[in-house]
Amino acid sequence: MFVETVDLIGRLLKGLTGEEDPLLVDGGDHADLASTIAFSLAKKQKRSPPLIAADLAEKLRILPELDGITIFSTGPYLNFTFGGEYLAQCVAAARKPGYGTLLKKYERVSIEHTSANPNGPLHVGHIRNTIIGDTLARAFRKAGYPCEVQYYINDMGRQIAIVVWGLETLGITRLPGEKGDHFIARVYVRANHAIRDDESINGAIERLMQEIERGDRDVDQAFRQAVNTCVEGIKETLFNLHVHHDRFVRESTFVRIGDMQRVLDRLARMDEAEVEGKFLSLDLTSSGFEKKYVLKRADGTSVYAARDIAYHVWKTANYDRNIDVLGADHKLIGAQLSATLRLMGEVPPEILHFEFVSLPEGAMSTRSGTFVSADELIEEVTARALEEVTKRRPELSPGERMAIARSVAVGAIRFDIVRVSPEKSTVFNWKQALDFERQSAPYVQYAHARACSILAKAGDFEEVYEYNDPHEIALTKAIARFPAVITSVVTDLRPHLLATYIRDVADLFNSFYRFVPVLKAEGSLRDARLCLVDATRNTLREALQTLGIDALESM
RNA sequence: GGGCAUGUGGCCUAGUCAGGAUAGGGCGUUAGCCUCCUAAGCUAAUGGUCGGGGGUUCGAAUCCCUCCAUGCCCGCCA
Repeated sequence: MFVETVDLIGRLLKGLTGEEDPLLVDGGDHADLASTIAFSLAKKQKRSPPLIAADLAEKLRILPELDGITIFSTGPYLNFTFGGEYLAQCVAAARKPGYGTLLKKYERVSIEHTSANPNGPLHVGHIRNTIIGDTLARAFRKAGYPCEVQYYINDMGRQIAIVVWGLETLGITRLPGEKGDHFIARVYVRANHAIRDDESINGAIERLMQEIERGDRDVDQAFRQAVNTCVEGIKETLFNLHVHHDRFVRESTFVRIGDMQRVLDRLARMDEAEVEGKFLSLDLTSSGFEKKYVLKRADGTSVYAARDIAYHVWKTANYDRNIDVLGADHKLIGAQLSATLRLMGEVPPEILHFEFVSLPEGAMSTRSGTFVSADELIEEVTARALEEVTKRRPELSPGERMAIARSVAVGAIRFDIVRVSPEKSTVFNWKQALDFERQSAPYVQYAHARACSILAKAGDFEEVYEYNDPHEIALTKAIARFPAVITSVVTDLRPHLLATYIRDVADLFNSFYRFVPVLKAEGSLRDARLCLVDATRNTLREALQTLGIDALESM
């Protein structure tokens, strides 16, 4: 209803003024919607903005299409306040299962996210990528797109060669109960120490890389095993964060099936190509890059970029919109990749970059072992949540308390990460991660549980949609914006808008809860309020699901 | 040195792309609210040169220039 109403007003205003843009803005405290069109018309008409606004208000008021909308001017501003019929339709729509789901679309979307190297567990920096990507994928599906989520496994890089070397020579054994990814990280850290102490080991690493590229059976087997051991642990962490990938794409695939060679052949024929023996690079100065873009080393082995181009060429052939979620450290290579694809006549991906997460003591690094793992974070937050549930709901069984604690913990982690806009670099903060008040998922989950509790006690009620109380009206208007928020998230690739939005709805519901009695109201007033509680419950539920957070009915 | 990004009360953050009406929240601090639908809640108080300076505009947190601070990148690593 919100989008439709804004569109209608925009169309009528354009028709009336002949302007291209109706200059609609948020009405703030003054109205539901406002237009600043009077300012831009002032010069052309040589009249003062307030006069023009008053004039337009009068002309719009008599249009039958705008019945039920209060139109008035305040100085130069043209204001619109939506009426009872609008509120009624919004609440009715918000109660339907699946509210917020947009019209089915046929553009195929791929989203690549996380894609952390399989040389250790996911840490709190990686999961910013994960949670942004997963929330985006959920939003795309909500917006009606067929969407496939991919994890690109760098399974033949130097890091993996280091892990393989470590596994074969350092004699480190996996501890009982140790997750594969944590075990691989220990090997990786130790191997790097060994290399630092004895640089001659690099020769062995290089040999491994040549052998894997040639497709040597034994080496391939060793790489595969090391990667699988790690990925198995990463998958467990992803599952615990409510994150799902539809496909794990191995970069070695593009070498094995010949795609990379075909792409390199194409690139070698381009004007920008520079070939020196087995060495191949691209001169991207025409695209504004100073350094050459290396694709093959002097020994003829390919670098990551070559495989990445092949991967993206494959994606362009199979999807209409390709989205990559990448850390800020990939900005340069992302831009080089895009420039190269453009030169090849391919469509570059849409890249959503997010800035770094660091620790108070400095940057995180898998190699040096200085990071807070996602598993550790989940464990700590779950323990803290369990403590809280036990305090609040001692009557529940340990199993029930644990189930709630898990849902609260995953929600708290996901929300804490997704609420910050991607372009801000952040410092990981335990106090904030363990805070379950106000601007947090538990706060929203709690509002949802409250709504459920009221409805459970209410029994049957009639459909009545009449609202006069300011708390009712404010809540209804917030609920009505949900579909518009989904649209913004997928068009601007800004998942944090969902977090901001859901917090607004929860805030308004909690105020409503405090000041407007529902079960104690009588007759049609009670029915109308119960309908609004149900609409809020459903909106919170749908929005929480889009954020990958459980909508608990009791907590 | 060059490139990209960020800078909003003691701390965290929305708003910046598509400029508009007194810059929204939260944490903290202070003072209230559970014989009343779950207090993971509600209300109020406190606290701001929107990094500094210049410019464009009827109007700038938002656009342009410049300076400062911070993060990231500038590998035949990924």
